[in-house]
Amino acid sequence: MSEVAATGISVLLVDDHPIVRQGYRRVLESQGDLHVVAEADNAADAYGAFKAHDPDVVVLDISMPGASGLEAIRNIRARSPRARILVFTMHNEAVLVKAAFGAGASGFVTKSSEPSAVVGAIRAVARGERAMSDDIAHVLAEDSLSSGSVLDQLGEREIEILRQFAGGATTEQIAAYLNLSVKTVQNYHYLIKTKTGARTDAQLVRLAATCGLTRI
Amino acid sequence: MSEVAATGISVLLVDDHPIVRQGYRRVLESQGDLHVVAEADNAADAYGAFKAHDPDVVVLDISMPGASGLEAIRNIRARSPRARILVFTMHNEAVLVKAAFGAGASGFVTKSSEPSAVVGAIRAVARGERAMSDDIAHVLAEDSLSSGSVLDQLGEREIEILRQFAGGATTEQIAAYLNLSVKTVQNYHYLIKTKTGARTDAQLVRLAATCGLTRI
DNA sequence: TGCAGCTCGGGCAAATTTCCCAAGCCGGAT
DNA sequence: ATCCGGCTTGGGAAATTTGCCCGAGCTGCA
Repeated sequence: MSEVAATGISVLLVDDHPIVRQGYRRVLESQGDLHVVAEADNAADAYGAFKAHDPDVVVLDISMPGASGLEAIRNIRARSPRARILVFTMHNEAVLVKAAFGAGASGFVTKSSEPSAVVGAIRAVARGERAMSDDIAHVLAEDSLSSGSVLDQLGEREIEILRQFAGGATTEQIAAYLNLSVKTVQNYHYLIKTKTGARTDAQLVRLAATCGLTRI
Repeated sequence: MSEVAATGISVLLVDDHPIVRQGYRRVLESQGDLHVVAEADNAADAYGAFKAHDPDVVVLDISMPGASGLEAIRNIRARSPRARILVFTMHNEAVLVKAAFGAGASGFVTKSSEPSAVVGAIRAVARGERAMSDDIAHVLAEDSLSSGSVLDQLGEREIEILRQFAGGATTEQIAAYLNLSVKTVQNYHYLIKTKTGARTDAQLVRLAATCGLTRI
């Protein structure tokens, strides 16, 4: 089993959409050198699957119910520093990308990338290199020039909650989704408003939209 | 080439994520009776691809950059009323679902559905039936309590107040601006929410934005 | 070791939201 | 003419949320 590296790259797929996982699995396995050895549909299960299968690369979507995907990254990296994690998501906000790399990700690829680019990123990550898709590089480049966004003053959790909220989720839904008490979500809501200076929920939504946190 | 229908179901895949398309393609083709005859990565190209390949079913994600997926549905249906379109997306808001069916979709399935459910929906749609995943049925059922076509049901005053609110104005500001009591504005706020089915201020803002009531 | 910052939640008064209701007005139907 | 229905305007009261303060655990950093 430990000879997998000699015959190819073993992959753990983490995504909450079953059909998406199945699709990726087929795409990756058609490559010959990539083998999906396990799947997980939430962050909590991700580490268990990682431990059980010791894959060369973890490919995961960070937007999942339950614990945050960033949490999963930290979780895995904390116990297995040699783990290679490739974030694969539809989001392309600079804050998220930086948070992911900060949490220990080795790569960040958006779903709008060409399959060949994704596969290339997996191989690069497996070799221990850092990888990111062109659009992500572009976003990071833009961001590095113009710092000082309102989002910079917000913590990771605050941004996550703001995203959910601006997306139209109720306090209860957010609390359930993130496994927090309603009270905590309310407090974050308030905190975010004071930090950003928004007096109204509507202003908050507009703010989130202009920062690219949510699309309307 | 025109005998595809006799040997199975031809499918046009429309999704802006290349690897997602490729994944779906493999999942569908593994079914034996489903054949992906074309792909498109945006709403604008969808009709061209439809015309060129005349697929039995169009499977498309409505959340795409550029022209709306709803636009694509209308586009196709306007010129080819016999087209069968299955919306396949991660969104599950009632407004979207109703808009999709209103635009002429034959089915609506979320990406969190089991692959078997998705495949079943494609077959059902190909047979001319209407199809939707369980979660969508649930969302619509909830929503059917307060049906209606979103903005048309609002009066002049309600629309004016919604515009102000979505623009970021506070209740007091609106009341002062329109020479109304705060209480009246609050009541309108509530009325608008119930009429539109928005459960959250954020949803209200998004609604106003999508209706062109406010710019962000 | 200690400080700073993030995360998480309790508490509590003040404010807002949620509904229910009433009244005036106006246009259209009877 | 009259009545019905919908829009506009607001009161009232209960239920929730907000605004703000607080403490505790944790992590990173000096």
